Amino acid sequence: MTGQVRTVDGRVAGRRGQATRQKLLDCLSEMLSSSPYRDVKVIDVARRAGTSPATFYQYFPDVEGAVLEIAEEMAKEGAGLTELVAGRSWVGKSGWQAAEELVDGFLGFWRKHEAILRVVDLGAAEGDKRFYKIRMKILNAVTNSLTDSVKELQAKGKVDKDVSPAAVAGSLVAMLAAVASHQKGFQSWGVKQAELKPNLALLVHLGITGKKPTK
Amino acid sequence: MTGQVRTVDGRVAGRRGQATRQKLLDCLSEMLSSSPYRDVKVIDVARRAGTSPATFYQYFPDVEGAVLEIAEEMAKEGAGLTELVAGRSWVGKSGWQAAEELVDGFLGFWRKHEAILRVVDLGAAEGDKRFYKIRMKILNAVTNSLTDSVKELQAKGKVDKDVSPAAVAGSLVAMLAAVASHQKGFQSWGVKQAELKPNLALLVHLGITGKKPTK
DNA sequence: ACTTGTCCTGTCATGCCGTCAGCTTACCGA
DNA sequence: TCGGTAAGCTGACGGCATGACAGGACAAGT
Repeated sequence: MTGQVRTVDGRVAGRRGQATRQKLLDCLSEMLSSSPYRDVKVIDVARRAGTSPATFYQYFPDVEGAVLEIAEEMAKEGAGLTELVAGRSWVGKSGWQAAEELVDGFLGFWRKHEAILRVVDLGAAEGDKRFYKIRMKILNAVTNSLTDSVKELQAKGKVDKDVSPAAVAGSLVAMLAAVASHQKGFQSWGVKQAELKPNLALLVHLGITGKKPTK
Repeated sequence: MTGQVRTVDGRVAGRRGQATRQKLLDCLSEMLSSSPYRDVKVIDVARRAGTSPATFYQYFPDVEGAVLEIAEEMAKEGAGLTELVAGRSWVGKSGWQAAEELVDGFLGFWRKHEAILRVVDLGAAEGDKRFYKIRMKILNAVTNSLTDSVKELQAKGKVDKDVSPAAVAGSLVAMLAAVASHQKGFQSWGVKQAELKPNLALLVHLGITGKKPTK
């Protein structure tokens, strides 16, 4: 499928090569967590990995290229987010549970990959299709399932016909992503972590079903 | 209030100085719209403004510093967003209208300042307090008003007691900001611009009042 | 014309970028 | 055991952005 891992100049990477390559990616990840994206320099990553800048350029065209690798890896993991929504019932108590678990799982994932997702978000917002695609891959995992849920409720007449399932699902997912990115921001509104989640779940439930949850 | 405009080395800027300073800010704004934040260089901004890098450093410590100036300016304008919510009724048809106008006004503002808001969002997400404060200033304009609206409805018994007004208001505003930042993204879900707004308004209305709107 | 303070830029040391040639290391077949 | 071959790494280099400074250009008042 992916073929072998290759260096920029076309060589196939062996065991040792893949190891240093991975080490560079790991160090880049750490740097992204600790310093502003704009200030992450190739030389710093290389130094931290105990190697030289030239080695970095052997495996990646530039910092952005390496970031895309990390993001791609994360996106694979993100595919698992589908399970948070797929096949769930949005009726009655199980509906509330579905909303709660979706919020919890989503926020957890976003928090875990905070640093890299910041960069992906930026790239996507700037119109870079490569970042945009990765972002979509992750969000699709949830949005598509949610869209189906809304369509289903619509078919049963439980949700108004003039609601656009995709628009609602997409907006709710965007909300979750945004809140996750700025969780610290809510503390200054006087909102604590603990009370944030149930309120998000409430909004999700309201959005999907149009009704208040029965807890 | 703000005192006079000063250069980095403490001189007060005169008429001509302020003009070039402003020109640098304008050119920086344009650059932010056309190229990735990471690639915006002082030398490019200076060239575009028909001046030299040294001049840039006379007025700003670095690119980030100049970006903060632009953002601050925008934040002032953002204070006007309060009017989109303040003193609105969320009952009956006027409630639906309030939601629609809020969505419309908010998306318009975000779209107008797209480029700079991307950077502010990034800075805030990275934990930079200066960007964070600016972002808060803008969002507060809307969130505080919305929070009050929810509290009011709560006092009248129209909204459940266990809802956290601030959490709900903040989340909804975060949703609006996120959707605005990634409007293009929705097209790939097959969601058109036109249908996005009413669905957002629906979500806002549901979130604030807990009920479907009467149109 | 002269002074004063603002305004701009040439220049320079420093540091990162991105590339290349060349050296070292690992693997493998004879 | 011994080359042979390809992978792996780095020193070094030209190029460019950074950021600081000193000094020249300019406008305004006297």
